[in-house]
Amino acid sequence: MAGGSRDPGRGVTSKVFAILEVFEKSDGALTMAEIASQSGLPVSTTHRLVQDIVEWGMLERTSTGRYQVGIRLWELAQKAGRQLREAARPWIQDLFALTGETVLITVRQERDSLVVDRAHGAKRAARTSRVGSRLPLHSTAMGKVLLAYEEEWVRQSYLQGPLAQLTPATHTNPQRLIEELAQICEQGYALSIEEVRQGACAIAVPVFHTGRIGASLGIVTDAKNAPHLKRYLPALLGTSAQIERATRRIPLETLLGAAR
Amino acid sequence: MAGGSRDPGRGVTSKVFAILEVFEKSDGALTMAEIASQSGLPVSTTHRLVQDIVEWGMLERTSTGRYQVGIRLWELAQKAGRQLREAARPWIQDLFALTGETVLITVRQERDSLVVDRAHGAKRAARTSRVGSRLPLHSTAMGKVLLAYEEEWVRQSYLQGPLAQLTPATHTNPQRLIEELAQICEQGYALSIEEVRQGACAIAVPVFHTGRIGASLGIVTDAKNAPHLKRYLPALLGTSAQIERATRRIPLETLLGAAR
DNA sequence: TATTCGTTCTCACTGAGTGAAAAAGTATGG
DNA sequence: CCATACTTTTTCACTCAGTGAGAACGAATA
Repeated sequence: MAGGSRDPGRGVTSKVFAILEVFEKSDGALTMAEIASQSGLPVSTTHRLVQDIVEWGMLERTSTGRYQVGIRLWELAQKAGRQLREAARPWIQDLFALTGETVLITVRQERDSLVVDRAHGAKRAARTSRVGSRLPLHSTAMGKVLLAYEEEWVRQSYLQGPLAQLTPATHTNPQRLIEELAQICEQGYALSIEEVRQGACAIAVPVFHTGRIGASLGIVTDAKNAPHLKRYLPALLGTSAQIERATRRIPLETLLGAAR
Repeated sequence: MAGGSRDPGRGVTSKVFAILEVFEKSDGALTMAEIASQSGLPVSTTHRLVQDIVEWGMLERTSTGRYQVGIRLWELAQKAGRQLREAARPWIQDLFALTGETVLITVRQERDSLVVDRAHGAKRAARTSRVGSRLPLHSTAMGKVLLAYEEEWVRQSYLQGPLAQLTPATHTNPQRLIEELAQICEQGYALSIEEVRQGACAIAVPVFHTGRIGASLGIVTDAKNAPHLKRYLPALLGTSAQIERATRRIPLETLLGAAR
């Protein structure tokens, strides 16, 4: 018995990251058994690897014996995308102070809009997407902006893929989306009315970098404010211009930490 | 030739994290050769492992062929310490808006004060420690607060260790530090005048959680404002109280993601 | 006390991982 | 243009680090 029949083609590295990936998907702390089943690895292997990872501080053990993402990983990860976050932060804070509404800045990551930073008040917090979370490009105002100004082939291949229907209002018709994206480029902003979550709406504008779309800046608010969304446009455009100015001298490469 | 003489006692996991650790220490993107020499691993091994890591998106390759921390790692890491950051953010923003000075919130991590979040204006930014950076406890106002309210044995063992002299003004005499920490507990705040960096000073107060010291909130400003630092005290104490209230219902465990 | 479920430890086997060295690629300079 | 120096990538024969079924241990629940 024992030995031999290892899962072929999966290196140790692969297994370590498979374990970390489990935490990406689930919130909160996990037990050993959960990590094992979620990652598809044998318990004993999981056990050994988790031990190693904990030793490096990338995972941590809670007093209840569960495991969660370690602060060391967070520390290390601050290096990624630092420049954009640091440059944009003061401006999105100003924008929040000015409007009192939740402000988000996102970038395109594959087929998603990834929230890079957020400014919000003490009350309104929870309803909007968290920093680090993703949503499909076609569903959010920010995502639609990112897609609208992206190069033709990116837009094409995105619309080829599956277009999830998050709410009854999500636009999922490729033909209609093409038209909408064209219109967004014309008018310079995108709207999303209850297309992500019932009761929420948003307006977003592009943030350019070296002539290409770099990020998207948006305001998310209660759906009842939908008719008045456009009044945020001047503030959004002004803030976007400031962020563009602040990031102008930073090479695109190091802005996000992705070659894109 | 070949094979055989592998570095004994170092597992694959260890090597993978040794590579990631290299990025923890150095800023900016690194070449293959740099990663190899910095991590102390053979080039070929480094090459193979880096390939694997990139495949998982934890590292990314720039167009210049260098490597840097990947956005995927950042995404994953957002899970750690989320609760404290999200609860504290609006309040430190308010505090910044009120004072116009750079606001920092830090927690104790081993022998360091780790910056968990920061609020600052567009201009004043660069001079203060970045989010994710560490400084020895005895040097910063926030660190001294974290140490002052910590349990006796932590304080003792910290003072046993080496006390780095960051500037001529850094307090490094253990006896004097014991007195200073006692005084900090009495008066409820700590000061640091050019003890971290020439030209900078700070004032910090504790943030408690379930009766223990949980974090420290501070304001960093130009050294010329040192005589007037105490005027920030009411605002700091008020903000600290708000953060305490906002985090009261969150178990200490999940607040930071560390069992501590 | 028995049962169940999760965690930790054991151990014999072997192919995944190893790293020196060669090959391919890239920058430098004469 | 070729020579020189350096970095990245590939190769490959060897072998020990990693493996995972299973046993042992521990902690709840019935």
